[in-house]
Amino acid sequence: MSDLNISKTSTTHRPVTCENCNLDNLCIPKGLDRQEIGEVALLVNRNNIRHKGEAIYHAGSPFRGMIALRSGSAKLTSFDQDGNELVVAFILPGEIVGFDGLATQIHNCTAIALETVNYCHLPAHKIEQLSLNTPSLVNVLLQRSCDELDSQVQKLLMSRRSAEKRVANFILNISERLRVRGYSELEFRLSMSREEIGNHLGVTHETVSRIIQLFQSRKLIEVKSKQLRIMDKKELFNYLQLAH
Amino acid sequence: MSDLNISKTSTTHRPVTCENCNLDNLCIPKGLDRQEIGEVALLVNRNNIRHKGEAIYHAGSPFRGMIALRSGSAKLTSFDQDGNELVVAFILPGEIVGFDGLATQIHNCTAIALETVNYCHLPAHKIEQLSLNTPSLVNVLLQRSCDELDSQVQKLLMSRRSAEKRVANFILNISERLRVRGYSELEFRLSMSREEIGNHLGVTHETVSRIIQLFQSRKLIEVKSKQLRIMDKKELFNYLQLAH
DNA sequence: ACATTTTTTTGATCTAGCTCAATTTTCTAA
DNA sequence: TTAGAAAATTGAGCTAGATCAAAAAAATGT
Repeated sequence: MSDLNISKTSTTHRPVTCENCNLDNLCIPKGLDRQEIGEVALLVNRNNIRHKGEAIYHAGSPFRGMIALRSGSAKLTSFDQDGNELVVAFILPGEIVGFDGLATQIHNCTAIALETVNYCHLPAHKIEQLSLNTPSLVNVLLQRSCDELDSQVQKLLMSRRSAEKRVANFILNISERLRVRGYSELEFRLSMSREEIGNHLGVTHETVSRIIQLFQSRKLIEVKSKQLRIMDKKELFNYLQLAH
Repeated sequence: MSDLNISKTSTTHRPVTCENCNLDNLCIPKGLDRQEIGEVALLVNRNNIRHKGEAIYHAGSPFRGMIALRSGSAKLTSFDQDGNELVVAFILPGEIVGFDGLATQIHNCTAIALETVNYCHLPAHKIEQLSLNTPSLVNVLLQRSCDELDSQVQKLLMSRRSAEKRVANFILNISERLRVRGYSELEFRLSMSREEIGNHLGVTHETVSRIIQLFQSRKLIEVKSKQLRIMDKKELFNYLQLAH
């Protein structure tokens, strides 16, 4: 497990495929057996790049397939009828997007790179093909999509709580997701803007900024621009339990 | 199509199975071929009853399987760490619940009857069994679960708008879902309390009540206790487009 | 390195919707 | 049918977070 971080920062000479990818335990192949992973591996396009602000797919366009971020992060957005953006989710390295096109075969959301991202792509037409000789793939996708549904419920619960709690939870949520994927859980870069955080949480960017300053003044976190360090995780966590 | 309503109100002598169920085009079998429906039909438990306030399944308990309401409606709720209830969704006749247990095999939510309900039940252990000889079932479930995900995004978008718009949208949403299932879209019973509506929409029951009165005073709807009639659907719909 | 733009911070006010409180209406069970 | 309980309505403040505004800091391109 200790080579996880190494392989994450250094480039190996052998091309990375699903079989030797350090994401294998988190990515689509999770739950598939050796042979099945091989079949998926054959159909995945690797090493796709998008730069900051570029779209990986657009709402309204035909389902592109499933996307796994290998590095960099992205935002998943939707637009209401007046064109107001809604940040539905942030996608961190190692995470998967694309479910928003799976049901209707038309993307419901737009995925935009928040910084340069490198991603793997399992194209839509190959998913059908795969599901014939690798039926458990569909099971895996179903699993993932229900996972997403569960986390939506958590978001809904959180959306009823105070702005302070939403921000505290947001920081802890990013931290946890990075930890699971082998990154530092206490120090990381918030690659999204205050505006995007606020939009996602349902508060204004001014409120996000004020709360971040408040947490800093209480020595819960330390922030230098987009770089964030959690100083008192326990206390930050306690925040969520308190009344109000 | 005209016999749809008849079969909905009268009881047929032949027992209703998936093959002759009037929900077949909305329920789990949708997307399956004749033979596959037959296989599902063999495994479904029909005619389960729950009375008002009784749970169909509980959060924390093992995945029961998928549930299709044949009559009556239910609420899907979750609880935060302080035991506060969150109404995640309302389930109308003809709709399906259970996805909240599919990923982890433990229910994430509690489903409670809002009035006497009659439901079909595809038990969890039979889903696995089915997915072996009826692989497209998993595809269908995946489809449904992604549909749910899409509608979650719509809910999130709505949750950013004013309380008035949320209530207007709620009424139109229930209306549309009833219409799709062959019920009257303009006159129906809101079987949930104002408290439950408010909880679901993220406003207090007082606010729900005030807004319902407002809509009534503007001749958009007519309300007698739980019975609701939409008088000016077009105008109610316009409400959603307006600024604010 | 510097000029321009974008993002973030901070302050001062305002308001939608909450809370608290008091009736009134509807539901429920004997 | 009726008493008691639960739900809904209506009114009157109150407050968390929005909005507006202006300065400071950071990012970006040349």
